[in-house]
Amino acid sequence: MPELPEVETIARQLAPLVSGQQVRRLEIVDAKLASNGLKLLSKCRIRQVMRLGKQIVFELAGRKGRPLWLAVHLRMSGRLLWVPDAHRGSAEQRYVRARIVLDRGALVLDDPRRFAVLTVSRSSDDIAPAGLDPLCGELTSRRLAGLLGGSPQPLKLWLLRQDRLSGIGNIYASEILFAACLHPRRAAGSLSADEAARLHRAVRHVLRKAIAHCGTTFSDFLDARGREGGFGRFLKVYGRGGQPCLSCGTLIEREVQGGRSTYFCPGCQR
DNA sequence: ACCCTCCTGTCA
DNA sequence: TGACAGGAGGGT
Repeated sequence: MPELPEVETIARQLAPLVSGQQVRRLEIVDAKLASNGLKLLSKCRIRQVMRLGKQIVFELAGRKGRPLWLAVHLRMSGRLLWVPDAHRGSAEQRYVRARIVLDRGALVLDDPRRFAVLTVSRSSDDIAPAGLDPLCGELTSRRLAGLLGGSPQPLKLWLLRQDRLSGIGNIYASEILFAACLHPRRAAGSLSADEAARLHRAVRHVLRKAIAHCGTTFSDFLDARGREGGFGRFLKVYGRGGQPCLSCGTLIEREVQGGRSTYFCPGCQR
């Protein structure tokens, strides 16, 4: 479910809410999530909250000031809710898989499909994604062109690769390619410098705008406060198969690539 | 690039 | 009942 903008939204919301608080205890409801490392979290203090790829990452201070990292990957259906002590037990907590109890409330992992993953590590290298962050300063148009390299992969599948750019998922891959006027089946390595520049602009523009609107709630994304994202009304192609393109009127097509839906406008994207 | 798997829920 | 769902890892 959550892609870069949704994860960024949650991380930004949580940072001021939980920074400085100590981990009182951990309640692992779903045994699947248990791991040795989780014990290390007890009594650690949260220093910072950030996003790495599609993960929400907590930087903590352990005993003797040793840093410790907790990464939460929500995968398809996970939510990470901040529930202050004042109001526990709300409607959006039907599938609680874990609780990280802090001084003044709890971080609640709610996840019907149980795909979410918790990772604890002593080094940030273990949780850092291999790919470049699409919004970081290093990603210039030239750098993107270099990454696209001689890849024969279709653009849509290339954008989903987390070892190239980290954070783009199924909704934004389609939206970005529409914004760049590029066909999802174009070979990644076949782009001209001009087309790579268009893709670069689209990646940054779409993701930034989605963050500004707190992400997309297509069916069930909720942010850390349990609210929906506002980017849904700006979606141009995702989920709009059979409907007219907002820019040229051609009917939006749905196609399956790598087992997942791709939406695009055959009129605008070539 | 394809298929399946991990899970559970929702919708046609 | 079957298709599909925002992710990712495995194996052909």
